[in-house]
Amino acid sequence: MNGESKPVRARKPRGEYAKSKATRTAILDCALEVFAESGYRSGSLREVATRVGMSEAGLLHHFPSKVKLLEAVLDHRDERSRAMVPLDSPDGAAILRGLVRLADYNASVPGVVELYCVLSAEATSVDHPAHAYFVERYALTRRTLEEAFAALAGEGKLRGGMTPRGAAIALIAMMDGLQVQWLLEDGGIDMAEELRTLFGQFVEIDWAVVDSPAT
Amino acid sequence: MNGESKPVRARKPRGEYAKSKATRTAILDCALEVFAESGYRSGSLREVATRVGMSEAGLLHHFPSKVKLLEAVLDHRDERSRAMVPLDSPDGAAILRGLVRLADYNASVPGVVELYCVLSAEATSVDHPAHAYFVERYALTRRTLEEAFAALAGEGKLRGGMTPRGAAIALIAMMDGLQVQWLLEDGGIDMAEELRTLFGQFVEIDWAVVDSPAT
DNA sequence: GTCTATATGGCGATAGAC
DNA sequence: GTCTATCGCCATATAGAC
Repeated sequence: MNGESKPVRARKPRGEYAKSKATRTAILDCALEVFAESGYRSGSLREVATRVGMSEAGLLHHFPSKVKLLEAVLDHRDERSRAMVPLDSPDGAAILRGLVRLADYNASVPGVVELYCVLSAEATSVDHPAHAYFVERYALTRRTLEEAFAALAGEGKLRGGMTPRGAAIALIAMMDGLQVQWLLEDGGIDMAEELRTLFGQFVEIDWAVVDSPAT
Repeated sequence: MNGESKPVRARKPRGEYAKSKATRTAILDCALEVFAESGYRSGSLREVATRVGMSEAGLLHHFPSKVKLLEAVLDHRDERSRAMVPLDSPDGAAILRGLVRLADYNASVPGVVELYCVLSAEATSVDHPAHAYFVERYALTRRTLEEAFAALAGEGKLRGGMTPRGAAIALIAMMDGLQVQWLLEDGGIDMAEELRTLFGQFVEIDWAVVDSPAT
């Protein structure tokens, strides 16, 4: 889209837009930290504002309420992790390799791990602002993985005794559970390695394949 | 200890002790509910007191601070679940059967599941009052299960590719992760059944054996 | 053992100046 | 776009009467 060679004049020629965007990003980064450390309910706007280096009122100018801020944080992070795993690929093995790759990447961003770990537990309450988000997210992930395992079963690569649905549930459970141990153990376990050995128990897969990145 | 046939006179002949104990138990039950629904940090003494049917000051007469109340709740629940799993048994298979039994029992007490799920995530923060509790609890559980799997490996019942340590980590992760899904799905998955099929993938075990209860 | 009253402080959000 | 000031509420914990 827009293949002209000459740069089009921006709609907002003033530098304020860029600055505002940078401020928003700074806020989202700090909010992620705070929600990760204390959860949504106990994390405070005051703490976020302090870390950003502005007042609470200033912060609320960019995100009109605490709930809106949470939604923005979740959206912000979703974009990044979606790019790591080819969830729409017909190749089941590629999806599994993507998940191991994601686990490896996650180990480099403990804040994000903590965020999802704490929020998914907190959001099991039906009255939590992110409850619907997590219910939908889990349902979608499980459905996608079930299809991936069904494809692998069609190729005769799923070991006896495992159903596609059971494998999908187990895989998600493992990823979540490993994160809790990893956080409590302060990185003392290797999430990606544990995932690989476990997957190897119920599916035949060649880990050496390198998938082309989705970008 | 104390084998006399005649009942010994109680140290506190008055009925107040029994009443006080009942009050303590009522408080602990309500506190478990509140901490399960909102976590420790967001759960309030006010809410606990309301559910018990007494004032905040009255509650604080029995538990002098919020932290002490949390510790009492955790201790209270630990006794019950310890009785379900023969963690000190030399029979590895019996331990695994006990864990499946525990998962089945847990499905009947969603409040307890929620409590541990929410608290274990919240307590990954080093400054959380229950941080040390959970670190120790996980270390102990992993060590115990590692020994159980090592025993099974000695009998040639551990499938190739799984180490005792890897199996222990995977097992704990699965139990934790299944609870999150179970809570979010409102009981839509069968935790015990999922555990059984997963265990079957890396260990040879006869589920039909009924272990004698520890009582 | 339980209460009311209160101290002290953090919270989310708004109003309005600059 | 950012600030100060403020509102109204909820939190934990204590003091002291009954």
